[in-house]
Amino acid sequence: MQIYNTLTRRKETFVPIEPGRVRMYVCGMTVYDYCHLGHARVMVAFDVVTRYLRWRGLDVTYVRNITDIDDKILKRADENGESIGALTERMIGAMHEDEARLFVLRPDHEPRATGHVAEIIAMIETLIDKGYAYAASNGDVYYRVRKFEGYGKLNNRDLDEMRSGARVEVDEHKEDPLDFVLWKAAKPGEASWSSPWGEGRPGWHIECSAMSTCCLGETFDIHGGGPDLTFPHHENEIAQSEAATGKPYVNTWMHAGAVRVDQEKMSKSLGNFFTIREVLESHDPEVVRYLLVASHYRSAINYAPESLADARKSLERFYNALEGLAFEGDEPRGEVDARFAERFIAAMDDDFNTAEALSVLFELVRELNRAKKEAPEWAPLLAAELKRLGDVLGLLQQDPEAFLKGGASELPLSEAEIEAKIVARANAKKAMNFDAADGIRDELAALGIILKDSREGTTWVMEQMD
RNA sequence: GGCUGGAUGGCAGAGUGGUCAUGCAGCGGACUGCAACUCCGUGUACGCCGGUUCGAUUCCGACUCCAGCCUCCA
Repeated sequence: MQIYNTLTRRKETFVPIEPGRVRMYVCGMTVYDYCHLGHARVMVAFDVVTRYLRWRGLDVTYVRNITDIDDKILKRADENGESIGALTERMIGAMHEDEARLFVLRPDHEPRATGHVAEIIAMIETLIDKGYAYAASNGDVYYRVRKFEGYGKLNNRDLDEMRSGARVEVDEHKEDPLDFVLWKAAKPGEASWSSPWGEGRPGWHIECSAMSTCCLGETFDIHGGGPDLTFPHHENEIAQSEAATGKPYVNTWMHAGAVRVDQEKMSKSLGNFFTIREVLESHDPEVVRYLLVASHYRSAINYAPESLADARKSLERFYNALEGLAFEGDEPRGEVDARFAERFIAAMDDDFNTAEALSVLFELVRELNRAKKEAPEWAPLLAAELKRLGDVLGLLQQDPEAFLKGGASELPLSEAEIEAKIVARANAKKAMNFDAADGIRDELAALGIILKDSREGTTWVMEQMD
């Protein structure tokens, strides 16, 4: 299996540190607001990684942290007039709802920064003892960036070049403008913890070093995150952890691609973001997931509401193929199927190429549709295979009819009313009264209800607005 | 300015040194009373300029443009 390693900037054969076991840490959310589609991208990307590795028989321990103490949280709680705890609990609950709706499986562990302050303080003390950190006169503790030889290796950054960038925050308490904060002294009235350097709270970067080490050990297999975390966040994590332990921190760094809007990064600071819950108000969650899985996890995607319509059409092709077939997800499969799974695996083994894997599934759909006509005994087997492989991507998770009928969205008529119309139309057809039959069909079509005739009878689906 | 990535047919989006991505849309045909679903067929696509090669969209170099990071951001 090949995975692209951001650190070495090439695809490498993935070999877990411990045979059969994969330890993965992903930087999670700072919970001061609802998750947007950029967060969804990361959640879905690493959900696919986890699902696939497990499907291949690896024992994955997936850790994704929650940053529940931070300047923005303090500010937002203050603005809302609620406590920090109330705000973060509310946002964590919302995040769990969002990810569940997107068929994202929960990580095995979700450590919170506020639950690991002791480990954070211990790591900072180690760094001070080893000369990699210093307490400043203002109560802050800083990391001595120039002391760490490998600084910049993840981003191919040269320290002196960065200085000329001139956007580095200069602070009289720092020895060097590049130094970053490990422990932040509390201002009067702020939430704080006691430490050897006085009352304060952890810096953002040290949280992840402490929590990942705490949950997964000093060296682990995969560290993931969003595209904007490579610098400085992950660079700083490497500096902290490797200086503290003297061991390599992470073997494979993975970064998801950005979600853009009008070719600009979707971000809080630009204010051009769509929250997950906002999008799900008018779109099926699986359509959103499909959109994210249809492109390679590393490539940037440009989000336009119209792109959901395309995703919807593609998913409809899958569900149309599955509709009306009885199949069991894990039934033994006929040997005719093997080549689809083989190609699916080959695609996924190549740096989780979900786009190519999906193309294999579409070929399986074609085979299934042919079988329905020509070899009906094979159709359930092919359908089961399609469902089985779809599961690995977290797709095809719904009942086909339910999906095609629009899921939870409200029907303009009751099911019984629609069935009555269908019977009336069948009678009209039987009487060769096609004008009347077509009239009924047009009437339903005007309400967004599309009829589909087959040998087995007439079924209907809802036309979607996605 | 430094560092990363990207530029593929009408749209989305993989990939490859020389026959095919795939989905949507379009076109022609089949099925159907007509549709929908489905099946069959159908596209002189690889930013620009050079180089390597028998042959380059794919490798190398220059250029143009786009995006990201260098400040909190997934």
